[in-house]
Amino acid sequence: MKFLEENLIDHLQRPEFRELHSSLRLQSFFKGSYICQPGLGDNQIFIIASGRARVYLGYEEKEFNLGILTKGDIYSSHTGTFVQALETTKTLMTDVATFRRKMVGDPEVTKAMVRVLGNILKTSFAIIDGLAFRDVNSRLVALLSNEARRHGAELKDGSITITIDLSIEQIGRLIGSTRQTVSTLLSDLVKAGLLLRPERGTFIIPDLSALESVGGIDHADY
Amino acid sequence: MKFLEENLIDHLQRPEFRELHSSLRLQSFFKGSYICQPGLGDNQIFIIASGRARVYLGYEEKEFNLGILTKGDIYSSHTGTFVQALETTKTLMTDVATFRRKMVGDPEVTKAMVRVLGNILKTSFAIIDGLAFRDVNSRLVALLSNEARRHGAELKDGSITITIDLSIEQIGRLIGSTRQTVSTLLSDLVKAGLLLRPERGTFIIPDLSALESVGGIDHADY
DNA sequence: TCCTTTCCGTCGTCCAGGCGACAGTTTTTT
DNA sequence: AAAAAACTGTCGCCTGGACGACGGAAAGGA
Repeated sequence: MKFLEENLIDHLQRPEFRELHSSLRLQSFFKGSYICQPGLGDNQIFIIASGRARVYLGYEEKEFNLGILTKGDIYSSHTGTFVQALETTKTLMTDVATFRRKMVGDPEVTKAMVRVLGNILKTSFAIIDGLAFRDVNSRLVALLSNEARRHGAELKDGSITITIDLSIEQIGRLIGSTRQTVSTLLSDLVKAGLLLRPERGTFIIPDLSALESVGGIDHADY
Repeated sequence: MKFLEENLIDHLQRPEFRELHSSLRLQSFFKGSYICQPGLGDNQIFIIASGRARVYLGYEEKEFNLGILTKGDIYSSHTGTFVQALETTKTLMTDVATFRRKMVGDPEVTKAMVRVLGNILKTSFAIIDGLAFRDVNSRLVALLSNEARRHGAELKDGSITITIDLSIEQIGRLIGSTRQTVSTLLSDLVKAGLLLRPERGTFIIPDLSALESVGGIDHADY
């Protein structure tokens, strides 16, 4: 779903957008603060100028990550999702009316939207898949496997070290389960020799494909 | 997410698209046949020229409706979803390479994509919500309530009649459950006086809001 | 009209996994 | 370094709901 090479922010920087750019409001968010929350605020469209923000679907006790917005991504606040700044993040905000009037026709803008929506949609499908067809164990394994493939550090012996800076409880939320269950399942994986936990927050996976084969990962993203 | 009034098909009819239009392959599908299935075929982009098609996520035994494509909607076959013609449906097909070369820059095209993706995404969120936070009963009630609000016929006494031309088994699939459970739950609703079933396939809801309050519907779509 | 097929309701069984409880451990605060 | 707070592992209980089985009801053929 990546159609865009040029960055939307750079695109908007060009002289012909001077006037448009001026109708965008620059707004900063500190790490951890919310750019939008469902039900709050009034239907803004925003573009990430710098920083990173996490988009997630959240309810009482669970939350599902949908993706990360980075520079040049465009998103709307009336999607029923939370958007939380992962670091200091600057956005260009505008209201929907202005957006429709001035920006909808711009192919760079719509291309950015398609890219963002496509990514989030893909993640949503994976979440639905996980919830409807996989058990908790397999969702947990999927989470580990993904983390390993994306941010894992491979040692010489082929094992992969990953750092997950989350409590067990937070992991539970991420996969739609609970602290207790996740704790038990992790112990099981350790007992089965598929995982090591030298210290809190770090995991070592001796054999990734062995881990993945438990819980039948095809290898789809999660 | 509706930004587009003009129809994409009309748009492409215009003379300046003569050349582009010629690189699109017209293809017809009979009712019930598949325009695309996950894993099959090779990454086509298509536009619905006429007819209607159902997009759904499906695995072994369950399927989740994501939306209906109608004239002017554009979609891609590599999304991991099923697209099935609900009636005789004509599509304009092209491969991704051509699409990127000739169509990605067209704002009407990207606007159509944003519209379709936005709708499907919204539905996906509702499905995730249902699966993660609601029990089967509440998903069933949500299905009935939606059908009532969308296609229900209201009688003078305020009760609403809906026709669902699906077997109990199919309803079960739609909400990610089973025949037996749905059957039991429907009986329970009847016993509770919230539902009447004069004959197969038709339901009467004497008091929609009473029904909805069982299973805590806010009133979100499903 | 009888026969076959598909559909539907209901009961019993079983299990994944949520949840409370509690003890042990690590981290933070003062 | 002591106390408080937060995190973790484990056990046991309990429930929602999947699934098989089976008999009855509709619908469709021939």
